[in-house]
Amino acid sequence: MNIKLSRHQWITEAFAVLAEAGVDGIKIEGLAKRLRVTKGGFYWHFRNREDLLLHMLEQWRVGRIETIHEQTRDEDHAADTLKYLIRLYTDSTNLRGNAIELAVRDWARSDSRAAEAVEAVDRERLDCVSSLFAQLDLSPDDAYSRAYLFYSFIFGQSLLNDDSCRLEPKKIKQFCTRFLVS
Amino acid sequence: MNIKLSRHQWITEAFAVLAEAGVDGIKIEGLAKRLRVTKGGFYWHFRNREDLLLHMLEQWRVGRIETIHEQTRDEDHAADTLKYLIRLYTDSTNLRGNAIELAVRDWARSDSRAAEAVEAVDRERLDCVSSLFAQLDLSPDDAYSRAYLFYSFIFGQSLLNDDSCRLEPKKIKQFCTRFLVS
DNA sequence: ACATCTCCATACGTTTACGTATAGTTGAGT
DNA sequence: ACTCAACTATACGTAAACGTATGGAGATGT
Repeated sequence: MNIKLSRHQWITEAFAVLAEAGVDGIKIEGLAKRLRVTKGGFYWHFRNREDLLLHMLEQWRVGRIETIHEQTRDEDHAADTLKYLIRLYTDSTNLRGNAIELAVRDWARSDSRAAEAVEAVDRERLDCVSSLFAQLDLSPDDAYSRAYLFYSFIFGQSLLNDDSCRLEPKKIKQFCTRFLVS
Repeated sequence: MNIKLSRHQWITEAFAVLAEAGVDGIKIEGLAKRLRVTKGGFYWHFRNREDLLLHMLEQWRVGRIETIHEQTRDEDHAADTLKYLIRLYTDSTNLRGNAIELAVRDWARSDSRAAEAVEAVDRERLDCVSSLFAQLDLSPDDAYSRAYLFYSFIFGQSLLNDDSCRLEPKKIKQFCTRFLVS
């Protein structure tokens, strides 16, 4: 019996592999095996591997931009929103999300289209978060710089393994939150 | 005429490729081509590809640990040293260094030995930098947390493309430096 | 019942990369 | 000049992965 898969299921599985092994880990036959089919179906949905990657990139771009808009809509409680965002992105339940984020950025280092997507997303995120910081009585430039530091922390933190720390990660993150949002 | 290469030259070239294309970009025949020889010589110096990678990892580990010790030796001018470190790592002339750093971290996500090396290096770095912060009248825990934030910034900043910023990168980095070291 | 659309299986050709085997070349010491 | 160690060239076998071609199975509408 044949299992029919949608284009979307291929993309979803590809994101799973992206998180686990990076772009270079995305192999068509590998995906097919995970989905319990052969690669015949893949070439029905996509022209080739490149085609899949471009669709992933586009989905990532719009998804991330949509998400940040939703997450920063409430400008009346800027400080709380910022703290919430930090908790969200530094949480250990977000490992998969962080992995995808890093994998896409790694991809961007050797692919101009990925770099473009990352740039667009970062631009949007910096804008959204800086306008939150602007609610905390900061000058526009300071707010923007603080947003930059905010995101550097978010990304950088995901590169630092908790096991490298001599202090409880929880304590460290509380400190960083207080330090960044105040 | 034959060009004789040392083991070290192969490793050096491999680091160049690592910076440009990540671990998966390191191909033996590719290296040989860049070095203007064939792969015959590679297998004289290394048992196999894995062997090369392990040697690279080891060189990276000891090199990075040595470097951070040198860079943080002067504890009498902690604030200046910290500012200097930020300038060093956020400088646009350090793109290659950042690329290697990120590539190794990416590698660590799917290789336990790489993860081990990264962990050891991070541990050392956090210790060194936190003892600098401790000179600035911070409690041990606060100093350690600040060191964590410091490195998160360093790493995170290397993930954010300058082109994504609406403000001059120079200004932003000045702000971050003041904010982190004070 | 039949046609059609959607998706999958299979077989094939090609490229790329790994690793091995073996012969050859070069330079330094004697 | 001879030898040996250090290194390289070349040729080969194998595996993984891409992409193509073609046939077929299942569901759906008429």
